[in-house]
Amino acid sequence: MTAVDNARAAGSRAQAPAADQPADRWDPRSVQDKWLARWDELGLFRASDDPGDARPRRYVLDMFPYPSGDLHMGHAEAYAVADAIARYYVLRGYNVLHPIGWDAFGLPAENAAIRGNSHPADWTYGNIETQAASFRRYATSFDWSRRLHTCDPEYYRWTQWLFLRLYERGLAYRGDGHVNWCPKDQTVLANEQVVGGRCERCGTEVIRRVLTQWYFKITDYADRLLADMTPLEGSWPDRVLLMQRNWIGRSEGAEVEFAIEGRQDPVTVFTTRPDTLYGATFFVVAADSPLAAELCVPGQRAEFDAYLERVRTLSDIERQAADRPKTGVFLGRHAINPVNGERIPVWAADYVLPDYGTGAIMAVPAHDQRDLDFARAHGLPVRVVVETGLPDPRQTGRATAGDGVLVSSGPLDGMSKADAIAAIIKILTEQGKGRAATGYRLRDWLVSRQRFWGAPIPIVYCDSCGEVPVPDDQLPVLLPELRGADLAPKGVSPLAAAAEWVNTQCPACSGPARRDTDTMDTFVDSSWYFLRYCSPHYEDGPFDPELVRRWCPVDLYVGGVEHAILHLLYSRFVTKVLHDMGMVEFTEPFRRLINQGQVINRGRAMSKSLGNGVDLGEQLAAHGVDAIRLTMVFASPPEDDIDWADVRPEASVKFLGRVIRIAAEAGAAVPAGGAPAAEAGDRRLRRVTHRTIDEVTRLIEAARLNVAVARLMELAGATRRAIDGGPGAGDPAVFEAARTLAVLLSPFAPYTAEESWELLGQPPSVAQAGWPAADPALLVQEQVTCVIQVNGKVRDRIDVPPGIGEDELRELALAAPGVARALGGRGVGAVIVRPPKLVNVVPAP
RNA sequence: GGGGCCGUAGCCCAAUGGCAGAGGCACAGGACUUAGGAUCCUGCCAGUGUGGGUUCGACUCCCACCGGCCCCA
Repeated sequence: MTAVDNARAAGSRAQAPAADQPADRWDPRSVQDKWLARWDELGLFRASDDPGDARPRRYVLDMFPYPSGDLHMGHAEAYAVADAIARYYVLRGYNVLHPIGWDAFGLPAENAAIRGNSHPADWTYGNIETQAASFRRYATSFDWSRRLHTCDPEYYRWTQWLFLRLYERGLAYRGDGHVNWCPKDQTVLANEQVVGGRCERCGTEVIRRVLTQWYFKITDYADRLLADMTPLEGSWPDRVLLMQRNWIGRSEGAEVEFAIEGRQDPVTVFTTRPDTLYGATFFVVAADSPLAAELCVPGQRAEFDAYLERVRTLSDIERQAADRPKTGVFLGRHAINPVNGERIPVWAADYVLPDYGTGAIMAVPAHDQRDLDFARAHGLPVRVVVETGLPDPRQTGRATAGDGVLVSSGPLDGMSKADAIAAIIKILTEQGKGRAATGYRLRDWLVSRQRFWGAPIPIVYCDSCGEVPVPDDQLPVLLPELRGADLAPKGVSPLAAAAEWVNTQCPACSGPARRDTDTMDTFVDSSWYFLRYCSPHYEDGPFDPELVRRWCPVDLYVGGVEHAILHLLYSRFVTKVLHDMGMVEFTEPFRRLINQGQVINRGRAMSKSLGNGVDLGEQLAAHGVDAIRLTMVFASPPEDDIDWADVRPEASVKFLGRVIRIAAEAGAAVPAGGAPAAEAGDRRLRRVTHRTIDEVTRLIEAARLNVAVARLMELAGATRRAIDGGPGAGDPAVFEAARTLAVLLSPFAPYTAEESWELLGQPPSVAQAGWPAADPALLVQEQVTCVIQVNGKVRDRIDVPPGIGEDELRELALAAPGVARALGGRGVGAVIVRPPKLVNVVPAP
């Protein structure tokens, strides 16, 4: 039985195609089961850990999925891209590590468990099995033996181990802070998980709360996270690097100490514009900071308390909106400007955030828009200290933030912004009232979550010993058995209610102690999983250092741009920590990054509310795996979105059919003694074949998969013409072309390629066929068409040998009839000669 | 408001500063055929968002504007 479905034979019964009888529509679905079974027998795609394996290694990684139901269209695109590249390297003879696993902790499982009165593991592992089956059918070339799930105790044991290492190094600490609280999920969120003031997961407006939580000190690594991005330029998308840089938000400036009347210690502020210090006309502290409450004089207390009450009801969205009125209250006190001794009023306001910098700022209304808005709202003075040439902010209401000449600034007068910054820092430093400082937007990583389905934080609290880390040999700290309503959000972690679990023995003194009841942010789980794949069953540590040394860093990482900040930043941070611990040699985990685009429909992201969802299962059932994979890579460059309304999987089906028919006809025409040497074949077709090998190779290396597929379509077209109107199906060049087509197509459409391979009489599997090498002799053209321009316009063209010299080409070009015609009697001025493809004749003036 | 990316045919997309078109869709016509929604072939449409600049030559580099998207406010 073969693959070609003959519609004439009623239904989908397959029938052998004959070379003289064109086959009907190919159904790529017809061979899927057959090859799935054979592939299993062949055991392809197992990465070799054998140190004696001399093949070069490649680590190709997809961002692992979250098991929310079955795979969807977005997965289909991402995994089609990475799988094509992984299969390409296998064919090139590399020892390829292409693993799969699941990011399996997280809230949806917990919510499902509450709804279904079950355990989150039931939902999680059920979905994982569904997705695993879909992945297998999708013909992904994973090494299934390395499969991992972050919710397995064997995995989260090492996530906890990682926490303890950070703890030992002072990089995990417990602190009070204004945290982002999602009222719906009843848990805190990392800064990175708050998008536009809303919970990244559920879209609920986030509120602020003060809580004691665990943090990872990622800010210690801010400079290294910035600096180590430079070598990634060109290998990571520019926008991802830009987003990370913006997120870290390094800014140069100064700390300035302001004495406060009636307070012992001065208050330090950070500013990027110390040059404008003479223009500071008031001082603002965050209304909800402890400092504001402290500084408020009794006479203003009532007004302040009322204001604070209002601020606390505001969400971050409302609070940070740029165009809302600037509210605040005078605290009845004054600060002293350190450079001129001026008394300036201290206000509390909500436009200053309590945990940014020191929660206090010097306000320079002339040169900062928000300060100016505030000054105008409350009748505070505005003093211009930088003459920018723009209209006076007092008149226009627009602050002048640019460069200019310093005025009304004592010793700084006449200086430029840059000179003034240097000068004032020197002055402040000498007087001990300030210093150069670097500010970061990046905050420490808040990792505590008041939820159940995560890795428990391996810390216990003992009345006599305090905070005690769980010893390594007692890991993992297993989750207790909770299910259904036990998991419902109640503001504290569900773990807190599991008394038997919470109450434990102090590892230090054996006295009674309590476990930390929070679990870790799931981004901790995913910050190191790529290391675990190198040795997923290793029991003496999170990974076998020798295997990590061999496989890592990841050569190619493929995933959505939605992880441009969170996951990638955390993974980079953890890698650097492990490097500092001497556990890995490298400092960056991912050599090259590709962000595949989204699959959208009719111009919008797919969503239930829009009713524009496209079901992957239905698409696969309708068109087959190969056609969907091919459509995904052919539709656009990998990084662009694909609008499903713009693509036709039927077109892919049609192309796959052309390939199969070519293979069938070429295979049937092979003489009994086997295929003759390609050298004897039609030279024109051979040139096309070898040029295609050369180009497709380069295009896949450059991840330009859509263009690579277009080249394969060209080769199919040329082969078809050679069969029908050229030397015929029996020509050795046709066999060579068909064979090449099968191999080059196999990274994109494995089933069809395998079937073609078989029709050509080749032994399975095409995945073991090896990548063909282009014959350089066939890449050289005998004649090249040279374009002859006059004044940049094409006026003639001549055929020349590719190696033609400049002088010879100039002569030939000037003799071309089209040139004389276009010159119309004018003399020849300059002649630009670019052998062998172009000559441009510029007429004399 | 600041920063960044992108505008090529009816549509999706190609084009080391060198002939604007590789590939696909859609459409039209033809061949084959009892038939065609199969297959094969052929054709069709833009001068590259707009306006400047650099250059012998600009889709490509620079500036401004328009439109769309992303990040940060």
